[in-house]
Amino acid sequence: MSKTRITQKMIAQELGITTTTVSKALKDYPDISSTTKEAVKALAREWNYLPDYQALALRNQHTRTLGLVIPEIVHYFFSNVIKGIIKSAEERGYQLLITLSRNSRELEENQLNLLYGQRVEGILISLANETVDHAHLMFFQKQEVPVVMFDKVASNFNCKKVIIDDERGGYLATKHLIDKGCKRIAHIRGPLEPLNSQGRYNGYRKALLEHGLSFDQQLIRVCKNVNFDEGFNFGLELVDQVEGLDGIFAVTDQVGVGAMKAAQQKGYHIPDELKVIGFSDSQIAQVSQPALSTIHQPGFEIGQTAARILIDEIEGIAKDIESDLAQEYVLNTSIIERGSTVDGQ
Amino acid sequence: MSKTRITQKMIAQELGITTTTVSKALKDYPDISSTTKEAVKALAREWNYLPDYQALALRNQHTRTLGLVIPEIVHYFFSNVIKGIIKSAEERGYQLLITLSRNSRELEENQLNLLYGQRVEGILISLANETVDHAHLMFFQKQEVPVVMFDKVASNFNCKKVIIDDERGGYLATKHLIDKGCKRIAHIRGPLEPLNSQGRYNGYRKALLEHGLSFDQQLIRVCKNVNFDEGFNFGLELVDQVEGLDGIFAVTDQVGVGAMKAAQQKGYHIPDELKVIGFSDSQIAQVSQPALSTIHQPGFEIGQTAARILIDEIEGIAKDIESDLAQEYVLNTSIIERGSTVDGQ
DNA sequence: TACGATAACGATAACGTTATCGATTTCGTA
DNA sequence: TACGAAATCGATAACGTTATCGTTATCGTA
Repeated sequence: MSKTRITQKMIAQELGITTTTVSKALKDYPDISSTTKEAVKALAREWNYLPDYQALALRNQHTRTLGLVIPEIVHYFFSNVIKGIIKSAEERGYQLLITLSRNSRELEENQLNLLYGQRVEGILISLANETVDHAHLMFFQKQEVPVVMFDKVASNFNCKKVIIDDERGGYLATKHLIDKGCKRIAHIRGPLEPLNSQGRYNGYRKALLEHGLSFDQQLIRVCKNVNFDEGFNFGLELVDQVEGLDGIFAVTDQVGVGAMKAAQQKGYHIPDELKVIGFSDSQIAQVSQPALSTIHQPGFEIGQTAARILIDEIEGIAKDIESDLAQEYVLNTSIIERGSTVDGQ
Repeated sequence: MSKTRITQKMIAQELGITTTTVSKALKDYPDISSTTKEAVKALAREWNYLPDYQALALRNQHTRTLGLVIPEIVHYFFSNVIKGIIKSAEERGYQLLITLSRNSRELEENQLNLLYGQRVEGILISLANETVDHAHLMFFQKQEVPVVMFDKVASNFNCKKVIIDDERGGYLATKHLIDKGCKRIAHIRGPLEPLNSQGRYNGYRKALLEHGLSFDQQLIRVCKNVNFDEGFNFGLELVDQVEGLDGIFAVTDQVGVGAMKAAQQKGYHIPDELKVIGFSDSQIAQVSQPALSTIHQPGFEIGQTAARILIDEIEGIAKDIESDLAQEYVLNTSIIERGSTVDGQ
């Protein structure tokens, strides 16, 4: 029928009343007669009237929109995070604008500016690897737009953070290998900067120390891209260069499966001769042969929690807004034992 | 510093001029003196002025925002599609609102209405499995908001569509099995309604016919949820019930790996005794043991293309807008041969 | 000196919506 | 009959921005 958007004005003209009355009728104000209300509502239905949130945002000064900035989307973990965010957002009537930083500090800032222009009421962000300063985020806080960080967070920025206990995860993974009898355990770690890889690395060292195993720098490899190929190459290196190697803890499942495949290619039997454990519980860990033991990283819950506390803050529900103690929400990790470390699984 | 959003009005007040002049100065209108321009720009920079896109949208009647509706996000394919969409959108200066239908027709309609309220200028949609009628989408077309479908498309809805040639993909997969010597090939197909599974199924039948193999209903299984577990269960069924089974073509990689694992558990050697091929080229296919042969489905390109032609249509660049011939954009699939069908890979 | 041309800026309206207040009508009751 | 209360509706302004048109000031030229 109509080719243009239906507005309250059109309904008002058709019925010979004003937009004020239309607005009130649609919102069931008590000072509108039921006759008028029904006429307005009937016509609104017939013409498929839908409110213009853009205009409402301008008028009410809130958009009910959240902005999300993540490094990448093609990633099982981030997909799950997004799903969790959308769930919380939907429940509270918020929408989500998704942008990618591609791990570039510059692009990250651009995306944040765009989101600010869209008047998002809060920011959810997992930092780019490059990002070390946070002027672009400070700006949001000055404007009283709350920021919640998750996964890749900054220790020197004052906002709520949703993370997992990477150190505990790294500890659990390493301890599991030790419990299964490993004596010489390598760690293929992530880049030096991100807190995640630092945490996992620290957990690894802690577990070694606590169980009387000495730390050896030769057992450490540092990833740049953190992918399958790097895991494969470091796997080849390790089995070649390290005598008595009987365990590998990899910073992610991709890297872990890569390393495992390399060892298998070199004739190692997993888990008899070498045990491997990853981190994240991605799909890839379920279907490798043998399936990869790993640390479960609850992406969905992280997203859900992050969005929930962000909306709480937006709506002023947050109670501990001043309390530094409540700034970090640490979600539980757990170990998943599979064939790469346990026989007969 | 400031706790409230900086507007042109504030800059105008500070400088003792009007918002009109501020607006013109920022946009380099010729009728503003360079003195004024510089003063305005300097203050705008100092105060971190950023335009309010919400207000601009109201004023200019366009939001430069696209709406996306997909059934699920935790899916390697859709993640890639989104990445492609974001790339095209970014290049043309558009933003993206992402919503999930969770394969429910009702939720799909709700999300579309929300997007309409946000005044998106175009819709990208992969239909929910449930969706058979399209009244909710007709509405957008009546409002002259262009719709582009991808992946899960409807044959009886007149809009541009970006798809892969599922029938050709199914044909390629099946022919590959035949070429490798398979005589009795089962097909674990998707649900009956979606065009994708229909296409793959038809390709399967076509390949059988063309190569002198008879079609046998006993070799067909129909998935409901299209996941690993279903693949596993149907895999068990098939190796138990079908005599002489030597090939399985699965509608997705998840299902394919499931079936393969079931067969392996029953003692079958892959690919010697049984060859399995999947569809989509997901991550899971790369890391299964053996790696799964599959049909490459270019998610990134699909997203990129869909967003590009949608924006073309929005901006009136589309040339063949009347031509039914140009309504379907069919992207190429290709076969990826791996260890599940070829020895020594 | 006076005229028109040009330069520089401002007033207004409009996008769609709604809170606030003001205006009008209707009705019951004294 | 008249008064006030209640019921019903409308005018206005505002959110931030900018296109359109109008206004004023400045200058060169005849």
